[in-house]
This record gives sequence, structure tokens and C-alpha cells, in this order.
Amino acid sequence: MSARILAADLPSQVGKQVTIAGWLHRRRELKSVTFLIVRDRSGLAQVVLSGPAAALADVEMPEETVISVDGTVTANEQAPGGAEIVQPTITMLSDPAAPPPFDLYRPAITAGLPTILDGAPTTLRHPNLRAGFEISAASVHGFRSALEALGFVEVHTPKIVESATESGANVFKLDYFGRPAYLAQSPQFYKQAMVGVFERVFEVGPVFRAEPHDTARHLAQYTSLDAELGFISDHQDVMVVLRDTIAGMVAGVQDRAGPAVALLDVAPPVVPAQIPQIHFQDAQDLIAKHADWDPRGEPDLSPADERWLCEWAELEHGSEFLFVTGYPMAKRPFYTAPDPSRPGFSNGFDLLFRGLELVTGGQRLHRYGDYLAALAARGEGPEHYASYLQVFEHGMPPHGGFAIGLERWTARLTGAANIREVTLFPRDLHRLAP
RNA sequence: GGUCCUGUAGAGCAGCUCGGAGUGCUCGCCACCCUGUCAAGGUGGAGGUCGCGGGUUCAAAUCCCGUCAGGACCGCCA
Repeated sequence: MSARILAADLPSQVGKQVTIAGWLHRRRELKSVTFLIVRDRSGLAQVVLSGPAAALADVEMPEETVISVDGTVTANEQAPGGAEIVQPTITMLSDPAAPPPFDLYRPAITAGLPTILDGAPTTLRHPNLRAGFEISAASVHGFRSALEALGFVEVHTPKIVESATESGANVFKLDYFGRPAYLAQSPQFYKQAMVGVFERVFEVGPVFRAEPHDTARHLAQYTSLDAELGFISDHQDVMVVLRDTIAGMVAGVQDRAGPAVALLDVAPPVVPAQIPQIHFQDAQDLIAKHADWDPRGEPDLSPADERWLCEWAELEHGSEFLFVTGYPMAKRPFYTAPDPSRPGFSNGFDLLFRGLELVTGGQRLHRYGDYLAALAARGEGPEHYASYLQVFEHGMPPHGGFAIGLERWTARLTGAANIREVTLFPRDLHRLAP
């Protein structure tokens, strides 16, 4: 037996004896010839059973059985890709496979979302479902590349934490050797601490939200792309870095996920050199003036507001991205820096993309005394935040950062209607398995 | 937590308003036919607790009540 090659390499191996291995994607039987389509990580290869080898067609070998095929590569114009394997010897590497919940070999996915998710270990083999995760991986690579080029250091912070950094109601509680502990809602506290060490840090990791949201854009566990940087003037410096990071993610997708982009017919967005921005208050005024509802007085933007603003940004600025700055302090976490020129408003921002909130970020408080005052203003004592406050006792620079929701990003890129389509084994209000 | 929608064969659906034998469609599955398929094609066949429980009725997939499961939107968030 010869060394294994990949399906995509067949055309360059014409005339040679080779081995390929993979899943039996499809068998097509005719009277005296049977075609086996073998799928591996590179693509599909055709194997022809005819003449003496035709007897192999009678072996029980349903689709998705894992096989190894040894044979001669032959050029043939009738073969997909122009080359195929003839006179094969076939070895079954798995038992005959049970049929998957839907036909993986069809170009279109014929199952609904619950069927896909219930059978995820198998259904994710479908090229269209796999493609979303190729795009996700390429996006993360772009995220890392862009930030590393800007001098950021990757960190890995604990996901089991002593106390909640955000409002305490929405955390998963654990039994930690008899003491209460929580799954981290965000790496916020640790990434700020690491600014004191590296100035610029980022993290790719899971975050956990025990919020009872039941929508097409919420998960109980998702992947957060976090960054935090020191020595900023204000949140505008953070937004510049975020713009370059998003551009890097788009470049990563284009460079490393070309086939997936083509398969799903994804249109990667253009990231403007300057992403347009609008202040929260101006955004509400604009909606009140032109849309048929009035959001003024609301402390936050509704999903309908966000969709409207994205349409406006597209028409007015030709941009699929829009920064909304200056959210009211009341709706931002206590560590958010206020806007010194606009009382009641913050130096926090959101980045909207294709109608959805994709990123939240902002400038943080950095002086110890400001933290004590912020906690006091919210009626909370410092005792619950001892280890958080510890960060600021020994000198921290002005800093800020952002967090990108990876699955939301991928969903907006691929046009997935439900975020679960681009989430590996999603965790939500109802789903804990597979 | 709220509002709305959907549960019918392995998958995806129609049938439900206006009750009349598990009726139908696309695909898969099984058998047979077909030298070259490309989501192959042809002929035949098997496969059902109409989510579950109760009620109304001579008669319920269909109407009513309850319940369970799933989906969309909203609140909130990334």
C-alpha cells in the first residue's frame, strides 16, 4: 500500500498507484459500473468499480462508512476534476455507517435546525455547515494576526471566578471545593489587570451567560474576542484599533477561507478606513425624525433601532459598519469611563454590523478612587470587588478595550438566520447536548 | 418572563377553515432494470401511536381543553 494522498491531489498523480482515505460520500450504482465518491478534508474523489472490481459494489458499505482506497489514478474527462481511481482495493476502516439524519451528499441542506443540531457530530460534515466553521477559524486567525501586528500579547485567563464582574444575576454558579464560584461572564477583570503587565492584550475564549434569552442571536456560551490596551486618550483610540482588527478578520477570511466563502456565496464586507460614527443621542434623534417610532428617552437601542441605523449608514455613508458612541452611563457597567464633556453619557461604544450589535467597547476607569466612587454611586460596597480593585491600587494607565462576539460575526458574514447554525454544539436555554 | 407560530413515515412538507377508512407530495430506504454517473435515471415495494392526555361527536390528523417539545419576535445582550 502506498502513502495516503488527499482527494484534491488526484489530478497531479495520474498514472501512479495511490491510497486515499475518507468517508464514503455517495455511491452511484449502474449495471456494470459503480462510482464511489470519497470525501476527505480536501474535497471529493471518484473511485470506479468496474470489471473484476465490480464485485466490491456488493459489499455492504453505506454512505459515511470510513474507507481506504488503494488504486491507480487515471485521467478521464468524464471524471469530476478530470482524474479518478480505477481497479481499487478497498479497506473498511469503520463499521458500516448508520444513515445520517439527512443526505450529506446533497448540495442543499434538507433538514431543519433542530435536526441539524441534534445530529451535529454527523451533520456538521456537510460542506455547507463545515464552511461556516472554516470562516470562523479564518476570522480568529485574522483577529490574532491583526492584534499581534499591533504589539498585543495573547493571554488565557481563568473561566472559574470568585465573583461576577458584571451585574450579578446572570452567572452560572458552581460548587468549587465547597465554596461558591461562577463561570466567567467576560474576561473583563483579567484583561484589564493584564494591561498593567503587557499594555496590550487580547484573548480568544468562551464566556458564559445565564441570561434567559431565547432568540436567534443569543447563546448561554459563546466565544468572545477580547482586546484591551493602555495609554489611550479616550475611546476613539480603541475604535481605531477595533477598525484595524475587523479589517484583519476580513482579510483572514479572504486569505484562508476562500473555498468556504465561494461555497456559501459570502460577500465579505468592505471595512472603511474611517468607520462612520454617530452619538447615541443623535442616533435617537435621527430615528425619531425619520422612522415611524420615537426611541428618545429609552436608555438603550432596540434591535429595530439598530437595524434602522444600519440601513441609514449604508445609504448615508456606504458602510455596513456603524459606531454608536456615548451610550448613557446608566446602561453601561460601573467600570465605564464617563464622557467628561457630556454628563450622563459614557465613553463607551457599540459597533453595529449588518443590523446587529457586534461589538461593545469603551474607555474604562483607571484610577483607584474613581472605582470607589463609581461603586458608591451604584450603592455597592468595595468589599465584593476586592480583587478587582487590587488591579488599580498600584498604578494603571488610561485604557480601554472591546469584545467581539465571534458567532454573531460569523452569522452576519454567512447570512445565517440563527446564530446556532454557526455555533459548534450550541448551548442555550434548552440545549445542553450534544 | 411576554406575544405569535409549528408538531403528520428516517428527512422536508401538504392535508386541518368546512370532521367521514392514515389521503397525498419531494427525498431517503429495500428489490429489480440501466457501461460513465455528477443532487444520476426507470419500475415496483416497505415504512405511521397524525407529539402526548382528555373532551365533544355516530365519526377527530381536522373542533375544544390541558400538557410536552420545537421555532420566530420582544425584553436584555455580544
